[in-house]
Amino acid sequence: MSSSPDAEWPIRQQQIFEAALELFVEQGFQRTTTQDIARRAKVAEGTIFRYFPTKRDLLLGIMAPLASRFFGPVVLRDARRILSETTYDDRTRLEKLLANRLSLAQKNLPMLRTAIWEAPHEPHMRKVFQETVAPQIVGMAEDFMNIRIAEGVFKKELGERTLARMLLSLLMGYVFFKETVPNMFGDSDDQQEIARMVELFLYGASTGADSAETQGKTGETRERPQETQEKTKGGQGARREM
Amino acid sequence: MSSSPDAEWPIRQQQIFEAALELFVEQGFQRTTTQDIARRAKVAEGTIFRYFPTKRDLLLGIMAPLASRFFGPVVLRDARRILSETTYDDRTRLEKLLANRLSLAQKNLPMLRTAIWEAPHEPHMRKVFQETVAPQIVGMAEDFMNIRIAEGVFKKELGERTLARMLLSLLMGYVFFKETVPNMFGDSDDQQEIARMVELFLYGASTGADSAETQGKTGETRERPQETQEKTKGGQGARREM
Amino acid sequence: MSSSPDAEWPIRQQQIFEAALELFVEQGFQRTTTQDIARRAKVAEGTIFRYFPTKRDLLLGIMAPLASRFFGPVVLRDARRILSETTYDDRTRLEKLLANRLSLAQKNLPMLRTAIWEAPHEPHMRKVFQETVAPQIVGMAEDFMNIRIAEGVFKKELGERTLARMLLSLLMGYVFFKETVPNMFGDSDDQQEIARMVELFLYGASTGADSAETQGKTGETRERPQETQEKTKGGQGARREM
Amino acid sequence: MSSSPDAEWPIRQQQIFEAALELFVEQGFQRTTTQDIARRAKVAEGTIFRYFPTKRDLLLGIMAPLASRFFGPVVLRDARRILSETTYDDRTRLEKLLANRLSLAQKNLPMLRTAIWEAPHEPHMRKVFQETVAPQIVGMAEDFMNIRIAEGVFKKELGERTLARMLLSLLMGYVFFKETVPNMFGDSDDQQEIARMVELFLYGASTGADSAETQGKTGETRERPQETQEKTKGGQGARREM
DNA sequence: TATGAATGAGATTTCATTCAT
DNA sequence: AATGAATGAAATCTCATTCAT
Repeated sequence: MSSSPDAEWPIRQQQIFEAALELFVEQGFQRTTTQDIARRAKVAEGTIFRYFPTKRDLLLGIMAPLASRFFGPVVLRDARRILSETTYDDRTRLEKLLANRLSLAQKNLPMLRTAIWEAPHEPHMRKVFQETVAPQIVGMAEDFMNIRIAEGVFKKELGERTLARMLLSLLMGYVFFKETVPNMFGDSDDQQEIARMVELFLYGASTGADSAETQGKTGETRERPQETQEKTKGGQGARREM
Repeated sequence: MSSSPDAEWPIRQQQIFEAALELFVEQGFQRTTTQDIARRAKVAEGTIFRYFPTKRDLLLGIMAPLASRFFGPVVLRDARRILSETTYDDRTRLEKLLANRLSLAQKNLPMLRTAIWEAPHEPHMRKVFQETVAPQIVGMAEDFMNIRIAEGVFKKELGERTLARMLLSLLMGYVFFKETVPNMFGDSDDQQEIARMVELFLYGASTGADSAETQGKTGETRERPQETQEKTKGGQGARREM
Repeated sequence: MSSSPDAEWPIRQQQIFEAALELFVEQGFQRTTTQDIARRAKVAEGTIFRYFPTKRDLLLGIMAPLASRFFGPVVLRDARRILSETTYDDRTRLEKLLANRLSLAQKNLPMLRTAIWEAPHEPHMRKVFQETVAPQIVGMAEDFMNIRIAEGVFKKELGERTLARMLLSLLMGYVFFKETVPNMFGDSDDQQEIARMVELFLYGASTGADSAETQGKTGETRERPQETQEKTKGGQGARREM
Repeated sequence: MSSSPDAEWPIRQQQIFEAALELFVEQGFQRTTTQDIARRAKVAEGTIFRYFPTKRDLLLGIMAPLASRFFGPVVLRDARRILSETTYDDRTRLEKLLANRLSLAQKNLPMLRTAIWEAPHEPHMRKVFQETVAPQIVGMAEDFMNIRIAEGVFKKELGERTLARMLLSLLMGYVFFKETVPNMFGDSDDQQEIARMVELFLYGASTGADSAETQGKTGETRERPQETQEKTKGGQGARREM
């Protein structure tokens, strides 16, 4: 899967799109002039408008491939399959999911960055993002969380939506810091970091060494899930380091 | 603490700045015209340039107050104090920290959003962000993580930088989703969500019910904490609310 | 009544409008560039757009003053008054009307020409022209014709609408030829030509010398007036040539 | 006689020309793009330029056929023949002339409209129009008027040029109103309207019922044609419907 | 000090024309 | 001969900035 938006597009259109995308990432949409794009794509300025009637269409051209690559039936089924492979444990499944999403994200980073960065100020993107992209991706994660909560494996009191959000936050934060502060996070080892995110997500930062008295007040809505948990042998409390 | 950048500024300048900030949030910096700003601030267009020689200066005017409010000595000391109050347990301290940062973030949301959103394409902002803001904020969290790791309370294998990043990711993700997909996360209860983030950060999503065999491969550096955990009695049940 | 479209307009706006109008007459709307207009009006190109958001608005700016000047209540009342002054005979009234309209037309010639010339291809103008301008002006003339027909003074078989159209055709044709073929009609004497148009309109070109057998078949609706004529003694039939 | 400009042209060229002409009528010359023309003619854009080196040549291509069709020796001779057929009375001859010109005009309406509409702003067309077309057509009518004036049949004081102009004005006005305000004049009956124009041209709108005292001041050159009329009993008044 | 009209450089967009296939 | 993609000059329009009042 190349980063070109549509393998069926004419070469010129691809050139232009790639050039635009590069520049949008470097400078943002508004700061990029059609002259910039023409120069980078090595075409005449007028040629741009043969393929993208307005400059804005170049931007919107990002959403379609993004949507299909991230949330197309194939990809979503893929994600669901990973999450439902009960032969693997949670850790493995989550690591696979994150690795899969991360590689997807990295392959499409220019489009993703542009889409996320322009979304707040580009009504169409905002709409697609709010109404299609976010619900789908969050929804998929929620489904998984729901199942694990029902099975008593994940804490009911964290809520499936919050769990979904937090998992995504970890992944997005990873990409964000790596991209935005490369001097601090630029050389992270993806595999290791994925393992760490999953470890934190599943079992937290705490070794357990110091935690007995400090646990137990996750908001007002807490429904005493601990009762169930109390029955559990080998519960989280066991996870102490020494 | 008002959201005006500098109490010493003349009223006119503050009006203009506030108006600009609002518009930068709504439309982005580039899409906002000086005419928009003048209208919103109810001043003449020319007046803007008496206080901010160029439009860009309006944008840069965000960085100074941001830096002082988030990373000024007072505020940083504040954060350090919270984290070092050993009379409280980790949960309480982290909740206080997140609550404090969240309220700070929410009070300064317009500036923060603008700074973060424009940073990638505004060299000066990028520089300040990479060289000052991020290191300070991450550094502070790192310090705390380091101490807790040294004390054996936090898992050494997660790394202090990664821990810092993940804590920040959870908070940033929370703000991001709330802001970006209000239809899904708009009515979150801040306090509850903070509690949940801290719960996840400290102890993870897992109840422990299903976890014995699923743990144990947090990257290559993993030091088998799980073995210890299995021995533990009580488990998560101990972490109850009151 | 000056040719400026609106005495209330700022000077700059008037300059621009006048310049545009001149150029529209000389070159047509499409051939006139905003640069041309700026140069002629001696303003910067950008200034045009402060007063007329788009170039097309300059064109549409023509319709409002035209409508009010030609078909505003005052002017229409004026025309109706002239036509209904029964102290004058038809010739005098028509001459006064034509003179009045002609002077009006000549004062507003640039706007009129532009409006008429652009109307077929400018949907808004076309609409105003078809739905407002033409019906009003034709309607007014029709009213007069109707009255005179009812009084038996004008030939019923010519129809009020046709009479109105023909009167207007004579006047428009006069202006058209004078403007378009100045080498043939440029130095016409307006007063004399008005008198001639009215003479023709009322009594035709014929001296009567040759007409008896030539009259009487104005279309199929004609009800054999010629029979009557034949009976007439000394009637028009007497005006024969030989 | 088809509306194609030259039967000798290759089919492709004719297609292109017809398409261009249609579009010039609908949108005007400037507003019509070569792309429009190519689409309508169902040829490639480049093909246009094989037959018409520039877009302007498409416009100028209108003049030659127009000139030959309206003012070519054959056609002019035709018109002169009609006017000089002394076996017919004036009414018949004028009706035949107008009917002939009108049908000619209607057959060539697209070219005619375009020519007239673009003439003021297209130097070459303007020149041809002023120096060839108008003089020829006006001249021919003038010749006829001159003869009839000399014969005492048409009023000398109206002047041959003015008479010619007024006859043409009536015809042009008819076409103009029918085309421009179809909601008012669209369904006119050509034959009837021609009869009415000729009736008005020869004998005027007046029935004569009210006319004795109202006639008599057609400019300074007036030679009292009214005297004849005054003698008339019944006169034109006889031509009334009831 | 404040104003807001005026500016003009620069952005986007159009379209007649060319040219490789 | 025909095509239609590519061109780039020229058009319309935007907007940060200046400046006379």
